[in-house]
Amino acid sequence: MTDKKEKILRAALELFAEEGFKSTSTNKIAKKAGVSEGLIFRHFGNKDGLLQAIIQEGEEQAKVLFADIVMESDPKKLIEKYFGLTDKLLDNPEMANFWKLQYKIKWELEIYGEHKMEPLELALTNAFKKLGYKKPDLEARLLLINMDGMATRYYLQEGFNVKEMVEYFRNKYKQ
Amino acid sequence: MTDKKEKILRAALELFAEEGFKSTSTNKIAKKAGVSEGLIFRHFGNKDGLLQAIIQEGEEQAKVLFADIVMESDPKKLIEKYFGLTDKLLDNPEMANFWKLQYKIKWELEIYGEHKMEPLELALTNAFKKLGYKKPDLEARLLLINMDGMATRYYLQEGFNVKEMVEYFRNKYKQ
Amino acid sequence: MTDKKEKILRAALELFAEEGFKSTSTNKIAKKAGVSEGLIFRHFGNKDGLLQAIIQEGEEQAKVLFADIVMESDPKKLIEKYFGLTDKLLDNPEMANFWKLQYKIKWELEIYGEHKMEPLELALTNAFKKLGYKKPDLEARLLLINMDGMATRYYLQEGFNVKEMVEYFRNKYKQ
Amino acid sequence: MTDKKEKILRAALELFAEEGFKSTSTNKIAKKAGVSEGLIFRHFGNKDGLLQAIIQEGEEQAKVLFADIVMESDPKKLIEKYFGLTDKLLDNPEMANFWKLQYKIKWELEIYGEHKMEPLELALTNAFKKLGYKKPDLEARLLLINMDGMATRYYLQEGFNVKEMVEYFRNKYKQ
DNA sequence: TATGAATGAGACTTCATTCAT
DNA sequence: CATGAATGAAGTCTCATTCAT
Repeated sequence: MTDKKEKILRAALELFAEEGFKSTSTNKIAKKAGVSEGLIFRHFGNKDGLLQAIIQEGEEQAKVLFADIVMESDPKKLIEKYFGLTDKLLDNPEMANFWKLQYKIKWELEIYGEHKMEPLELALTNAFKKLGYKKPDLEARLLLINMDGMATRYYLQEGFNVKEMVEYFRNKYKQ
Repeated sequence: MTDKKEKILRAALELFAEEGFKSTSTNKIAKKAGVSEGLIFRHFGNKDGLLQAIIQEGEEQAKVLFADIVMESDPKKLIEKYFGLTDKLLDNPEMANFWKLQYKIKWELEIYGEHKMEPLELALTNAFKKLGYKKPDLEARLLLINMDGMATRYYLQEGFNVKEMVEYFRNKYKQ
Repeated sequence: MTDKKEKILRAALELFAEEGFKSTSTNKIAKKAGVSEGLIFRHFGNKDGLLQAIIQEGEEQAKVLFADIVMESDPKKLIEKYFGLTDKLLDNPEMANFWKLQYKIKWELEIYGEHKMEPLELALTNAFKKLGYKKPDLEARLLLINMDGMATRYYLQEGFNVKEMVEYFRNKYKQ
Repeated sequence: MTDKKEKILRAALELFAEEGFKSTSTNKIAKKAGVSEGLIFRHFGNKDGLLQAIIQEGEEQAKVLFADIVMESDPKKLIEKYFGLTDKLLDNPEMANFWKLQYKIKWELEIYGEHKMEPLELALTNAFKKLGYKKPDLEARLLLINMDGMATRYYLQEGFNVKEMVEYFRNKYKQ
């Protein structure tokens, strides 16, 4: 990957996450990346191609991130690790941007992309089963749904205290 | 309110909720409403004005809806009523559209609009306090966050079974 | 002439003189006049008709103004009266507006309307002839041309001291 | 400057001078220039930017034109050169258009732009001082005011004989 | 006489995309 | 690989004018 291609990807990620896909013009991206507008099309074909490239890159990072959780065999520890995700996401700004983008395009383009979360959901289901929950699948899904809610607040509600909220929620699973 | 003004509002609500604010052209709205494009601007000044008008209308409906919950003095019943919201929202398609729009523009325009939910949050906090929760404010917020998560799934994940999920979550507060 | 028709004329004169003919919308005129937009068209047919009506009204006032000068038989006094015009124009704001409009539309619509000034030019020519000027017609025209120049400055150059300038010019014809 | 950018400037100058700024649509300019409408905005940002570009170009030409007059140290010759301006302006059609535009926008947008004439006014003032005029500043201004008047006639009154008029006026300063 | 809702043509502008260099 | 001039379709918005009431 050339230097300029990288710069385009980074600029586009930031702008899409900040202002949305439709609202970000290729011109703006080019300017932010310090690159000619035509180059975007040379590298990615069209604006959609650029978006796809960003998503793909992010997914690979996500896989790595999830792998550690999914591989955990101890149910208590697995759930702990799941809650640990939040910290990891918040500490890495590039990651934070990527997840914001995920949600933005979820709503803008109406693609939920559940397959990405499937392994995580299965792992959690299994953990809850081991812990004797009656409806482990629903419990697992509840956790993920909650994460969507937290994300909504974190990204959109100014002054929202995520850490406190996550802590409170996490404690419910600690006994 | 004239007949055509109403038609514009309805058409715009549907289109904004379906395709987003930016992606919906005034031309499309006019065609769907069976009206000249200029009329939109005569009545609402500009596209933003149209959005504001839709939001305002919806908020008035929301107030009525929330009033019944907020006024409830019995904590158990209040929480029950809160969960009952879901059914009400899902049964009225106009309402469902309005809430979808709320979330869409939350993400598209990055306005959270927390003030709308404040009375509900306070009422829930008070209910949990009466029931002896140690951190009633966090518990209340958790419920609302959950609603954001449910909404995300309901509107975006095809085939998501809301009723089952809500039922499962609601049961946690029934004992 | 009805009250509302008058109001339209006055509002339009002011706006046309301030912002130009094309740049003034009938909507703005209606608002300033406190009248429905449709009424403008009922009374004047179309926007051009409104302009014509304003011009006609002003011309009648101009005729009265010029008559006193043109009828003067003493050449020195006639020239004095000509320079006295300036004071009269400056003291009456409605008149000032009308003349500003005259110049504005001269440039906007490229109609000079020389016929309006013809009697004045002839009278001045005759006066200069009596005074023994070799080219009285050119001298007369020079005076009028100068008036155009003064008007340009008076209406467009902020802080321009007309009275001083007119005084200086007038003195050239006093010996 | 690309070929097409030039063509836009030339077409716009002609149209603005002929029909005024507001009355000339960008569509018309594009067609006259044989160019897509969008290109205007790529090069000049917006319609105002286009106007500014035209004005700036013209001012640079004006500076050159004025320099020769302003640098003259002999007062008689300086005044002669000032009157010689007229011929120069009339002979170059591009220049004539530019000055017409100047007057048009003076009236349409109400910007006098006196700074442009200041050096000329100062030079004339100085010349008249040398020649022993009692109020050289007013005399200088009178000359410029006259020029505004001449321009008004030249551009707007069909059949107006400028050369004759200028000749007559100029002779007043020859003895 | 008077209103104001409604229209349709056309204004300015944005933008993804193409292409010669 | 890289640029940036150029395009054309589509977008938001303005405005003179019409018409039912």
